[in-house]
Amino acid sequence: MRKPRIDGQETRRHLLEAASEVFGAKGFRDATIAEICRLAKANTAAANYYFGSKEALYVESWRFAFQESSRAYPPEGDVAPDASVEERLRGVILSIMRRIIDPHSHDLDIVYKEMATPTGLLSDVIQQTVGPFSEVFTTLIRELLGPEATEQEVWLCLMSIHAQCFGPLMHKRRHKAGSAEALPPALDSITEDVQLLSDHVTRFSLAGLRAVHNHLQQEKSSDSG
Amino acid sequence: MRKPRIDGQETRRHLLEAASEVFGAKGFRDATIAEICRLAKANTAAANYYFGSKEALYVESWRFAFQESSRAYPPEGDVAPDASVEERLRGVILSIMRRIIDPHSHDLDIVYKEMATPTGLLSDVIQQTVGPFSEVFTTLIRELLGPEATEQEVWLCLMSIHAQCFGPLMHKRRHKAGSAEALPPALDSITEDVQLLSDHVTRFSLAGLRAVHNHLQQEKSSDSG
DNA sequence: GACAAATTCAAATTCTTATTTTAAATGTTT
DNA sequence: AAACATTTAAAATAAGAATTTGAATTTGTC
Repeated sequence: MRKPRIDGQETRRHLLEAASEVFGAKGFRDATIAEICRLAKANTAAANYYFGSKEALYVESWRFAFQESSRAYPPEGDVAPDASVEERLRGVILSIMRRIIDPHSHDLDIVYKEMATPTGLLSDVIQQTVGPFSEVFTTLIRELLGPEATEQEVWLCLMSIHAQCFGPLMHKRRHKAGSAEALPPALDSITEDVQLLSDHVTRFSLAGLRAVHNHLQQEKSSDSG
Repeated sequence: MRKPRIDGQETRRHLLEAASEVFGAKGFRDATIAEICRLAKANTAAANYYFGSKEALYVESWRFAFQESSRAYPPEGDVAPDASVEERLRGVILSIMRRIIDPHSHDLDIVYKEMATPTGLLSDVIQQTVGPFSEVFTTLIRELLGPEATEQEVWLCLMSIHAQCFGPLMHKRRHKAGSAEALPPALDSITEDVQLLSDHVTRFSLAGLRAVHNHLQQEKSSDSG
């Protein structure tokens, strides 16, 4: 057994980069090995040589894409840990939004396609995606709602914030890629400005969280009084 | 030219029903004429006989599905027009949520698949979907934010509410269909209860809207003072 | 520099699967 | 019962892509 060549690892990486891009753009079925290899400037046989099958390449490309964009955008954002809860929430929202709009992040595209047309090949690995992100949010939400909040209430608020982060920006992503229909110009300029968008979602959500918090207090006092 | 038979219109309808279900479940490409005809209890040739091509059947099936679920769930909901703004908002949110979770609504499934893997065949018709729904929301939001709200602010709030309505329930739908991954049990019971969900989103959003409203007022007074 | 192994290459193989057509059979309307 | 609408089963059509192959090339090692 001899030491593998360096250039081999290079084409392997090119293949992963190309694969995550193409799978993200077209989904598992519509993506072709030929196109991936063309993009990676490699021969058609290279994919099978390095990964054995299209399925294996798919899974590996997701792992790669997720790792890459997690490195660029850690879930916690870049806010100091001792900042106020409000500021930390703002930081998390901004970080996730930046991740979503970055054209280099292909992991979310792949997940999106996979949800629309499941192959089942990513079930396990995808759960690892949701985990870290949700936890960061959950911790912050629990801090803002107070100790008397139930699992259910925390989850509802988590969902409200999550949806606001993903909804508009994923929408935007799809339009950028497909460009089949034009986005209304007003709407386009808004989603372009992440800062504006994250400020809005933070303000909107902090108010929502406080309302849920108050509602909890009221229920509690009417129970005991 | 003789009068067409009655049973012909029946199989035509069966085909539309089956097509919207299958296209909704698998998307344009993965859906096969064979499967649609099997579900409609018709011969494989029937689809081409009535619609000419798979493409035409696709468009017609969307039109059909959209019409069907719009009849069942009108955008305005069933709240009295003279009710308070808050109650009308609650009504609209509840109506759209009911529509989304109803397993008979295939239009949203089709749209979702189309967004993930665009064929471009539905571009025109889909715009008609967004229109009516957005308008109802927009009117309510404008009423709650007051006249000094800009287009941009209205749109941001529209997006916040929209996302909360679609996000969790579409997620749920996909899981019901695919059943590849199991939803956490706590999460499952929440999305089951539309009333609970719509109450939460209404409360969360009304607070968010008020916060945006207040923010507007502050900006205004600091400008003039 | 030469051997061996890793890698690349172009071409061929192999395997798919699904839309659409056809021509005959069946049923309805007038 | 004639004329036309519909249904049927099977065949025709058609395209595209994953994977394999065996030879050619490059690279690392001795």
